[in-house]
Parts: sequence; structure tokens; C-alpha cells
Amino acid sequence: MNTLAEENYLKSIYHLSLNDVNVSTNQIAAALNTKAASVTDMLKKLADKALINYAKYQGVTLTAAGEKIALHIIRKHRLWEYFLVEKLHFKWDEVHEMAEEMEHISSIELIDRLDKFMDYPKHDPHGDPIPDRNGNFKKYELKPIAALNVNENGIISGVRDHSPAFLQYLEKQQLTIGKKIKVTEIIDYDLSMILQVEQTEIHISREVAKNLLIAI
Amino acid sequence: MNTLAEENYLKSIYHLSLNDVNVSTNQIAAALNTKAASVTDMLKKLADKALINYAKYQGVTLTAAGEKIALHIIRKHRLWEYFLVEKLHFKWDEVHEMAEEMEHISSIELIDRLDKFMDYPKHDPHGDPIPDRNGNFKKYELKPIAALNVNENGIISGVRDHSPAFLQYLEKQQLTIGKKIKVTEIIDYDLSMILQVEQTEIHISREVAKNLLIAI
DNA sequence: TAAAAAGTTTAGACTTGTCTAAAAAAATAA
DNA sequence: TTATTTTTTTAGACAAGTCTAAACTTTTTA
Ligand SMILES: [Mn+2]
Ligand SMILES: [Mn+2]
Ligand SMILES: [Mn+2]
Ligand SMILES: [Mn+2]
Repeated sequence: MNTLAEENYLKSIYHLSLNDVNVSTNQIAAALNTKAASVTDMLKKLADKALINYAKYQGVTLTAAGEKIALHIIRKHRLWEYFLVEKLHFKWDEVHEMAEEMEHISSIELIDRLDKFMDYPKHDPHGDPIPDRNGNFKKYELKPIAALNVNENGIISGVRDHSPAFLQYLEKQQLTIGKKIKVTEIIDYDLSMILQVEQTEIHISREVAKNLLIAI
Repeated sequence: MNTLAEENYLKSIYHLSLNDVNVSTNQIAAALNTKAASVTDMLKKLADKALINYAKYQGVTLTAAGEKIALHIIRKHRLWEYFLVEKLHFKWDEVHEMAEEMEHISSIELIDRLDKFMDYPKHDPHGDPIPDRNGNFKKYELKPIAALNVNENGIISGVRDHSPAFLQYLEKQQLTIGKKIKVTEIIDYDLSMILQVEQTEIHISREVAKNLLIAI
């Protein structure tokens, strides 16, 4: 069907498209840890296969066919992450690299049965939505805690930074998905925030507040 | 670590080694559906990595390091097959191709946890033994039903032919792993056999009798 | 034990995906 | 609106894995 490299390019373009309509060669190169020249080569192949819209120097967008493939890879990635955490008891900061490999297992029947086995989860361990077999998922907006004012509250529902270091920090602070938080104070000097989480108060930096998302 | 191609070569050499001490270039080519020239190229690479013992025109054997890798791939293959059948309810004739992909997922921790999740199964859905994390498994001998005489009996414990066609045939005849069988008659003319399996009598050809294995 | 057949290796080519260095285009600044 | 900087593409090369055709070894047969 598609090669592993092609799948990774499509997935990266999809993710980058969430922030910018047109995705640039350099953005893709940075995301995939490769060189711009290599990206240009691959963009030509993907355009030949009608998976992206590509005009020299203009950046790219996914075609409907390309987006469908990207969403299927993302579905697999997130279902496997859910499996690793819920069934094999890995921690949420440990599963991404494994899922990067597992997302390329090709069988559609396998992933549909895995979905059923886990009772059709709607979100992966990091709060990201899991597309269904047709690529559909509810696009509900999240906003960073940094956007809250004093006395406003919300439920932790996602992260903007998926790095193990950040996830481990959150875990240690008990700032995990589903927790209800309320902003009790914003420090003028550095815009750091003091949160009420269950019985305790937690002080987080502006940096953390920008990368921790709540449902609106 | 090792490439997908290297892993597949090592696994094939391991399986072929069970029948012949020295494995030939053509045997490997046939098993991997490739050409002898390609095999020779890869044998050089594997010999450079000290994973096989190779002397031109003499065939190959695995080194201890090569065998260790082969057994680890086989462990992964069989554990995933067990998972697919026991947890996702695939049939035993449906899982091999999926496991061919899944056996290359690299994480050792993942496979050890999968093993634990399934409570350390000793055999895959086809009766083949699952090596433990150190590559050890009990090597108990099986023999084909064809080797039995009238009135002798045994328990179906494995297959020599893993093709979906054969597995589907066995399933339909209720000749599945664990069933107790007894030979009630051997037809002189074609050496076909009549088996007593639970309440019913089943007539199998010599060909089937040679590919269906029982514990001795 | 020499000739024929079968099996294996070498030579040279091709594909995929990658890279560096240089050229070209686009964006930004003066 | 030129000149400079940044971004992107092209040109040419390389590694992995594969192939066909030809050359070699080894084995079998007569
Ligand atoms: Mn992930
Ligand atoms: Mn995730
Ligand atoms: Mn199998
Ligand atoms: Mn099996």
C-alpha cells in the first residue's frame, strides 16, 4: 500500500496542518528530523500519488485521500497507546515511541478488533481524540490553562507538549487527565499560576500553563 | 539494531536449521520468496555481523548470537499470534500474516508485558512452543499421525503445514489442538486413516496424516 | 573420472530514501 | 526597489535490498 516513510510524511503534514494551512518543506524536515532536500524528493512522490497538493515553493496541503490515510495512521497510533497504558500498564510518558512503530501494522481488521476489545475508547492516554474507522472524531476545542483568569476553572483534558519530561512532571504533580483545576492566583511578576487541584495547591510556571490544556 | 530484512533471514535460517544442519542459499531463497543472488548478498552481511557462520558454497549455520535473535523474533511472532486468537478472537488460520509484521516491533519490555498480560502461554495457536525471554522452551518431540498403527492414540498437538487451507480444513473436521484421537483403521489401498475423535469417526488422507502432529 | 546438471556467487543495474553542496526563488531589509 | 537573507529545489552521490545474466563451484550421472 504505502511505505513506512510515506506514512510518516503524511502524518507529519496532517499534524502541521492543524497550525498552518500550508505546510512548508522546512517544517516537515524539522518534524521528521530529516533534511529539506529529502522532503522535496518525497513531496514529489506524494504529489504523484495524489496524496498531497504540491506546487514548488508553495508548501503543501493534504488531499482527501492523503488526509484519510493520515487519520488512519493516527487512529492506529492512539489505539495502540491506549492499549499499552490500559492493558499493559505502561505509563503515559512511555508509550509514544512504541506506538510510532505499531501504527504501521497494516491490518484494518486488526485495529477494528483492537478498538472493540478496548470498548471503543474516545481518547488516547494524552487526551487526544481517537478517530473512528471512518476517520471521524469530535473536534472539541481545548485551551491552555494560561488563558484562564483567577477563580476560573476547568478539567485537564490534554497536553500541547507530549515530551516524556513534561508528562513525567505532570504525573508527579498529579496534574493528569480528568483532574478538575481552579486558578486561585496569578503571580504578577512571572505570570506563574497557583492552582487548586483537589485538596492541594500547586504552583506552575507560565511555560507549564501554556502546555496544559483544559476543556472549554 | 537489526533491519527487518536481516530479522527475516535469521528467522528463516533458524526454521530451516531444524531440518538440515547446514542451510543452503536456495533453501533460504525459496523460504523468503527471493532470488539466490539476493540471499548471497545478505549472507555476507550477516556473516560480517557474526550472526551466521558462512563459507562460500558451504551453506550456513546460525551463531549463538544469531540464534538468540531468531528465537526472540519467533517469541514475538507466537505471542502476537496468541494475542490475536485469544484476545481479539481471530481464527488460527488468519493470524500468521499479521504476526509477520508484528514480530518486528522492537520493544522487549512490550513483549514481556504482553507475555504477562496473557499469563505466560506456553504454545501458540498452532501448537508451536513460545520461547521465554531468554529464548528457552521445552523441546518435546511430536510425531505425525501417519506414524501411528491401528488402535494407537494421541493428542493433537501441532501441525507441520501452517497454510490457511490446511488449518481451515482441520477446523472444519474438528481436528484442533488438544483433541484426543485414536486410529481405528488404516486403509491398505491409499494408507488413508480412520480416526475416532470424541463421538465421531473421521476419515483423513495420508497427506493430512503426515501433517497433523501428536504428542508422544 | 570426465561431462552434464544443479547450485552458488559475481557483476552490474535499479529503486527507495537519504545526504551535501550548489543553484534558484521568495521573503525581508535597507 | 535593489540588496541581502532565508527557504526551497536541483544535481549528484550513497547505502540497503533486490533483480537478471553470466561465471564459477560442487554434485551427480554416465
Ligand atoms: Mn504518541
Ligand atoms: Mn498520544
Ligand atoms: Mn505464524
Ligand atoms: Mn504459529
